[in-house]
Formats: sequence, C-alpha cells, structure tokens
Amino acid sequence: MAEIAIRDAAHHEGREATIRGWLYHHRSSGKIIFLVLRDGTGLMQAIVLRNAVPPDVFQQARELTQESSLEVTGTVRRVPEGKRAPGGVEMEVTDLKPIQRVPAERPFPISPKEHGIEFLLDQRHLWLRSSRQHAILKVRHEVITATRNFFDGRGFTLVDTPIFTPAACEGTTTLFEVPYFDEKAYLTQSGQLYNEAAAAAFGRVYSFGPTFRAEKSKTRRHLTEFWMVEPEVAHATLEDILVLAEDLVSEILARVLGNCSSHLATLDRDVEPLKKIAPPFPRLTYDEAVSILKSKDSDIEWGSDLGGADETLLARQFDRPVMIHRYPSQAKAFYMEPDPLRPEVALSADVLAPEGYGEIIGGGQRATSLDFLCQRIREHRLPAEAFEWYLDLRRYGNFPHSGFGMGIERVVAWICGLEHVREAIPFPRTIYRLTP
RNA sequence: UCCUCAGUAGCUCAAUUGGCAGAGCAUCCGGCUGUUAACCGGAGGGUUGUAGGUUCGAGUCCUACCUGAGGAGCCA
Repeated sequence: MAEIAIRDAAHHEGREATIRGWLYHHRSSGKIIFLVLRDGTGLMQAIVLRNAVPPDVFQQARELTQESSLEVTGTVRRVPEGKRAPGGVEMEVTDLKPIQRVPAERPFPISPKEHGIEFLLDQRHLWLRSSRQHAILKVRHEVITATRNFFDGRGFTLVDTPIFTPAACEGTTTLFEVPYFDEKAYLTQSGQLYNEAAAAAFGRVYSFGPTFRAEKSKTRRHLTEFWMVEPEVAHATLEDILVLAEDLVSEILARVLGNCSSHLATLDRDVEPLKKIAPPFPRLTYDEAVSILKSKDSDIEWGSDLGGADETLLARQFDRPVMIHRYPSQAKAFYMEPDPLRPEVALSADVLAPEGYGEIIGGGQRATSLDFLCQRIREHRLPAEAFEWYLDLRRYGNFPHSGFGMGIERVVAWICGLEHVREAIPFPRTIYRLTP
C-alpha cells in the first residue's frame, strides 16, 4: 500500500493509497460522509459510504472533529462529472484510523467562519494551518529560496552577522537592550557594518537573518522582529547596486510566479501587475521625487524623509518598483558616502514597491574617508569607542563598496497582496504582541 | 509619545429614547447517499473588559484604568 502526499494524488488515480494528515472540514449526510483532508501538501476530499465500509469505520468517521489527526486508506479516483472537490481527485475510503480525535468538549477554536484579527493572532500557532496562511508562508519560502539562489549564483558568500551587538549600527532608531552578563548588549538592527568587514575578506557577501527594531510603530508595514537580506559588494558604486537590486527583485518575482501560481490563486492575488516586474526599474533623484510630490499637493519639504503617503503617491506613477536615490545626507545614516558633485546629498537609494507597499530596499555607497566618518559619528552623538573596529576597515586596505538591505516580510506582503506584514512571518512580533 | 475607534456566549455580531440578554456559527441530540463556510428540527451555553458614579432602573449615560485595532512620527 502506497503512502502518498496529497500533492501527488493525481498520479495514483485508480489505485489504493494511504494519506496521513488532519481533518480540515467534514460534512455528513446520513449515509455518506465527506472528509476534507489536509497533509501540508494540499487538500483532498475523502468519501465514506455507509454500505461500503465496516460499521465501526463509518462510526469513527462520523465522530471525527475538525483538525483531528488521522490516517485514511482508500481508492484514489477522478471526481465524478458535475461534482467539485479540491485538486480534481478524491478518495473513496476503505479504512480510517484516527491518530488523535480532537475532543468535542474543546473543539478546534478556528471554525470555518469569520474571525477578528486579535483572536487569530492569539491562535497563530493554529491559524498557520489555514489554507490562506499556508499559501503565504509557501510564497515566503520561495522568496527566500530565490534570494539565496540569486546571491549564491553570483559568487556571493553568505556571512552570518551577530545578533548581540555592542552598540547601534544606526543611532537613529531604537534598540532592544538586553542584559549580557555584567554589561549591556543590543539586538542587531542591521548586519551592515559587519558585512563591510566581511566584504574586505570575501569581496561579495550577504547576510540573512532576523533584525530587531524597538520602534513604537503601529502600522501595516512594521514588525519589531523581521528578516532582512543584506548584500555588500567590494568596489561597487551606487549605480552597481541599483542594478543588483532590480535584478534581485525581478528574479524573485519570476520564481514566485513560476512556482506559486496556485498559492497566489488561493490568496486571490491579481498577478498581472506582478508580471510587469522586469529591469530596468525607473530611477528618480530625491529632488525629482520632491518636485513630483509638490505638484501632487504633498506638503513635503526638501530635507525630510518621504512619509508613507508620499511613498504610495510616487509608486503609483509607475508600473514597477521605483528607485529613489541621492537623499539629503541629513536624513540618512552616518556611513553614507556624500555625492562628490553635491555633498549635501548622499549616494543612497531606496526601492519602493508598487501598489502602495512602500520601501522594500534601502542602501547605498559607503563612506570611505576616515576623517569624514569620525566627524559623522560625532555629529550623530554615537559612542566613538564602539566604532573603532569599524574605522579599522578604513585604516587597513580602504576600498569603495556599496550594499543594501531588503526586508523579506515587506516583499512577501507585496507579492501576496496582504493588508499587513504580520501575516508574512510565521510568528509576528509587534509592539503589543509577543505571543504565541 | 500623540490622534481615532472598539471591548456583550468559544467565535462573528445585534440589542430602538436608559426599561425582560438576542441571532448565526461552533458544541451536543435527531434527520438526510454528492456535500462545497452543506442543509432541516431541537438542546445547553452570559460576572456585557475592570473599578467607581448618576438613576426607581445601566450593555446603553459620566469618570478613571486595562486590553486591542487603525493611523501619525520613525523605519525595511
């Protein structure tokens, strides 16, 4: 007897097979019971007929509750003409063994009806089983795989950066402070500075891992813990990494569209806008962006960062991600290289996703001058001693280099068409949520 | 930190001007051989977020607090 995955059920048409999984839905109609099974690879309907199975099997099928775990054996067959079932094939059950029956006194909390977001987030450990959450996290997996393949295929070395850090990478945002024996440590908010050290050792590197920001942000685009991929390229200019960024985003889209069409359909995602994502992406200077925004009645002033509404307004002008470059230095991190032609702007860039999903990438060319960096560290009131090792990179074989960071959850939220990034990570952490 | 909104059954929500605490789903019992968030009949299920106040009477009005959601600022 073959034990099969639901994903492969169509290849077993006309044969007996066993499936191990969970009961997603069930409907009973007197002498016929419909069980919708879930095994992590898909959904399949199983049919139990009263006059075709032993009485105890029929009775056990009748008593099954939602999300009970079970093993079902039967004949795989095409769904009869005029009937519907997920996947096009169904199983006529010959035998059925409950592994654990969910007790009726304490049924599975997420019934197939509407629920509020607070309840669903409290039940996140169980909510993951729903077909919508399953589809989102499968897309997330493809986004991550595409990202790693992209860099691995271009000669990049994965270099893991520390999560405990001694000080801010960018003093502007809030850090999570944690006790570290007799001193204080902070959870990383970027692997950036360590990537620069690694780039001097390996040339082309990337880091991929969790990032923590203690920002008290309560918006659809923010988590306190999110995953970021950060490439850093020795001898690259701002223009070089803009090309890298548009190639990366385009390759991710191509892979997801190729491998996840059924998941995107589950999410009711309109894929037409996604099919247009290909290089080159439009590029705007910050100056051009500000004048476009002013012509659209934004009250932005030169020198300040773009607000969420500004980002959406700009992104709506284009059918693919838009790259805004050369921001005012005052709005950016201390390590950004000034534009030699206009020192008041930095060789920095952000990539804004279409359809109002906001900033998915931020990066730029790193400052090389030791004196300039010392001055900027003073201006930002950062603890100079914590950056001594970083300044060594300018003392020993100084080199121009550039890189960026891409937020995985924002990319997933955009591709899946989600209303909030909290669904794009298995267990979201937000300002008011630490559980489950 | 600020602004707005919301807390009533396990879940999603009603409850007229302040006047008997309700429905659907879920659960249990019964019916139905092709269901699709199945359907039909019945049953059980409540400290109305917490504390105080006004009133003959508060889910409803007032005060404080708690919890959550959406947004701003900040960011990926």
